[in-house]
Amino acid sequence: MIKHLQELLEKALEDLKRNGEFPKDLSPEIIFERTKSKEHGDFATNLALTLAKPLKKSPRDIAQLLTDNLIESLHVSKVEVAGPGFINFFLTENCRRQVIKQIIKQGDEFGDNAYGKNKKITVEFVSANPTGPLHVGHGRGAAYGASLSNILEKCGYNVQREYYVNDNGRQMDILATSVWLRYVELCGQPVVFPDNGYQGDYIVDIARIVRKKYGDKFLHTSHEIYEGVPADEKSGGDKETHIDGLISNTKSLLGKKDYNKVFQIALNDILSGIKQDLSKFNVNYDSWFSEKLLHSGDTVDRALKILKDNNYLYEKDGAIWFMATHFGDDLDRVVIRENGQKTYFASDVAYLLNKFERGFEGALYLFGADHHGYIARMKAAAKGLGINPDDIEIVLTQFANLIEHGEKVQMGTRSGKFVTLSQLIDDVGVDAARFFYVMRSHDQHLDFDLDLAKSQSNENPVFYIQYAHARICRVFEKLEQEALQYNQEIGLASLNLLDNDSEHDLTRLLSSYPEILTASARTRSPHVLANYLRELAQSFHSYYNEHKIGKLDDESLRNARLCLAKAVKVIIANGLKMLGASAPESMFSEDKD
RNA sequence: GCUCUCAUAGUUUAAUGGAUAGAACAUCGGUUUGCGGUACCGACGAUCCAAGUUCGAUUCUUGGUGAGAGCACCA
Repeated sequence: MIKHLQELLEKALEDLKRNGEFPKDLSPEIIFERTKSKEHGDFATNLALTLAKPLKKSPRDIAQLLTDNLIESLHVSKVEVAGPGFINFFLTENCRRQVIKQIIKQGDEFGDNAYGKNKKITVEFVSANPTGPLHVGHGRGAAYGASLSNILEKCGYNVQREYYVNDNGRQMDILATSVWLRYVELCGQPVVFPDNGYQGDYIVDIARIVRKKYGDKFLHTSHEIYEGVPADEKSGGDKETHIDGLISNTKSLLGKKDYNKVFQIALNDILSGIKQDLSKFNVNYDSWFSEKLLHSGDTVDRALKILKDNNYLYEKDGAIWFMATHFGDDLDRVVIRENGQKTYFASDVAYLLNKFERGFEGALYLFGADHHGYIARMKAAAKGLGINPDDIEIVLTQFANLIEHGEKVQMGTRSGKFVTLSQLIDDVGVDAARFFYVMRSHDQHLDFDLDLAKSQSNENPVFYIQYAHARICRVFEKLEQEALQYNQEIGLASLNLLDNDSEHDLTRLLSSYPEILTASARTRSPHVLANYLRELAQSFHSYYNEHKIGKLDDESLRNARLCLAKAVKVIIANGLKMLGASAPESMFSEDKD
């Protein structure tokens, strides 16, 4: 439709150029936007405002000239100049109502568009270290990433959802060592648990699994365990060197083979827990990418070689550095440490290379706000590798606070008091959790109100939207009791009867759905969709209250209204699905406690 | 100290550089016995401060103020 309007204006411009009103070399970009208020018609363009300066004429005069030279269109009922010089286009009612037919015909395919041009992209999100269960802090990234991926897919991107499993670094050694120490404890040998070890109870659970499988096979004396280990923080030493000493002893005491057994049990247990939690949260991945693969293959070496061949590496203090400052980063970054170990950043560079080697045309990274330092670093890495930095995009999500009884829920891994994602889902349900996490802009701090999420009232936006859906289902159900029928043919043929304000409003909202999707995709903002659904639900509730829909004797009007309701239902269901929430047929559920 | 993100009604917040800054909650006042009142309608009420760019700024630039975060041969 926008295209059609552009053509109309294009023609008017040509005519004005031909009769000398406008200079011949004028070829402005014609931008149409959907109007915010219906008094301004359906679409508006600011063309006259942008032409004011080059033409040295008042915007209103230009707008008037343009409208006077417009040719008639079947779809346009009225064109007017308004405000400072906007040209507002009013579509014919007939044209507006076509969307209802379209929605009913296309169902969940309505809104599909080619905005993304089938670009093959990888969306990486959550990627929490497999050293413990996911907590509510990861929830926002998970909900955001999953919803955004769905929207991008809808908008014509070829999306792969990926989770990067950091199964290679020192943190994993700390995990394995923590598990082993708990295991030693379980065998009856007392240990002083390190300050920097993983404190959670889940570590003991994993140790139990190890013991069940291997008995006391891995047991060693405390003399052996602590031999040559520097003092821990609580004994006045340094917790880092202390745990490094413990790791090193653990490795040599168990030997590579047995150490790996403990390591694998810990990794598998935690990773499968993470997978379970995410799947329970309706968050599904196409790929779980292991960091180890980068090392066991030659990707890390090749990535470093590329940097080296491009002369972006140098040696200092026995370490190998990447000249990140050359590409705008604050600091140069170490890729190989003095002790010969490759840094985590080296893996990141390799992973980036790997993504593009796998044929992705774009890499989208979704990070928490605490990772903002990564942006410059990753862009620098891309430049160093010869990858266009514009092909990688890093989006940050701000933190979420949990609010309970009006108070912020205090959390911290140290205090040991943190709410897991799984607990949250059990507490408020998947639908509310998914929706609440994305209903605010991702670059805005989010207050997650637990009480509101649990409440079953109109104050709860998820509930409110779902209720609109259930209400429509109920209307259709109720028809049978009234011995009335829904006849879609008659309804679609009678759409011209939808002529009151509420019906116009609803129709208008429905037709903006595809643009909501592309706007959502373009700005990486699922909350735009969330807000839209609320608005649509509100508009429907209002309509429902004012007008009868199903219980009508007039067959034509009844079916026309039912078609409208059905279209609303389709959109709500589609939208909720994309945000990872369900669209229930009824709000009364027997199995609810 | 340096860097990044954010700042809008009492509260939580929305707004591709555009028209009268849009909602929800709270507060106050209403709803013809109804296809589910788990709903609807109305009122009150806001762009942190100061310059600049622009025909036009909540939006862009600069400087303040305030909040959060990041600044390792850690992951």
